[in-house]
Amino acid sequence: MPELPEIEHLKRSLEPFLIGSTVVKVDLQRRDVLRQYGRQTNWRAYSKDLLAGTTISSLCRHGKNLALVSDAGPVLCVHLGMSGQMRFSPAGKRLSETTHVHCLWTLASKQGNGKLIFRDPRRFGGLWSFPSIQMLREHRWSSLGPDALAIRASDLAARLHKTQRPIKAALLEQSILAGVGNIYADESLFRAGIDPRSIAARLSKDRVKALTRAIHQVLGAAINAGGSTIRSYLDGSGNGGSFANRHQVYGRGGQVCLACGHSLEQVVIAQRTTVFCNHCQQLFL
DNA sequence: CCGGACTCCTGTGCGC
DNA sequence: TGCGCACAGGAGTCCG
Repeated sequence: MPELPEIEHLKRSLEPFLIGSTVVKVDLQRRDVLRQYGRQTNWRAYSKDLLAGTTISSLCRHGKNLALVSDAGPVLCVHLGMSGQMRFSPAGKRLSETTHVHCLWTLASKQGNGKLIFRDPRRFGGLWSFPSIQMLREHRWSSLGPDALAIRASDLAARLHKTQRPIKAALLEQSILAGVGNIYADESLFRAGIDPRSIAARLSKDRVKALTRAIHQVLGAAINAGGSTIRSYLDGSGNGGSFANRHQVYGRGGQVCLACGHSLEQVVIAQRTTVFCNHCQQLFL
């Protein structure tokens, strides 16, 4: 499932095709994937909200959110949820995926024309339109914590200090920290040597420092590897990532710990499967 | 206000 | 080999 590294890699893989491209045509196949800011239902205006007639000037990411910013002002915020994909395909080349395509953009640029699709079989994702990047930041991204790649240990410590929930649940909470999901929460906690059941507020400053470092390292390595291809994640050109090969704990419940050889534990925290090593990860209550 | 539980949805993979 | 069911989970919402 796409988390911060997958979105960052997607952003980088789409930028060469999208930046400077003009949106010639928009085809919204499923209306309910689009949420229009400040409107209940104005389907006549949806093509403008989907950037029709504008030129894409930049791509912007915060946590797992990706924004397409147009030169005319309007922005479109994409969230992939569990199974979402954004895929660009140059003109003449057929798109391999045709099912569950909810929105299709026809793009034109000096480099050549092409089509961009948003597909999302499970439909946990969606598209959010805003009149400007400022409005997106004020009305949607304001409820998110700092981006996980940029957060400082002192800031994370202050935020974790306020909750009595297990650290695993706190890391999944986007209002505390934006971008970490189930895979990288487990991987970061393993690398930091912290039991996921530990109470967030009980972690010392030094432990949070180690955790912050682990988060930055894990996310950075995953970005460089092109993300983790779990189930359906593919980048903007349809390529998978290789970081799944380097998962130490995620998806390895019952198998041996790669560090100590003990059997990895699997529990459920905040309704999410959680894998950890009882021997390598210390519990703080 | 906080934390826990439920809900949405469909492809995948396992057991019989 | 094929069928059917449990499971996967991001995040909004609701409830105690």
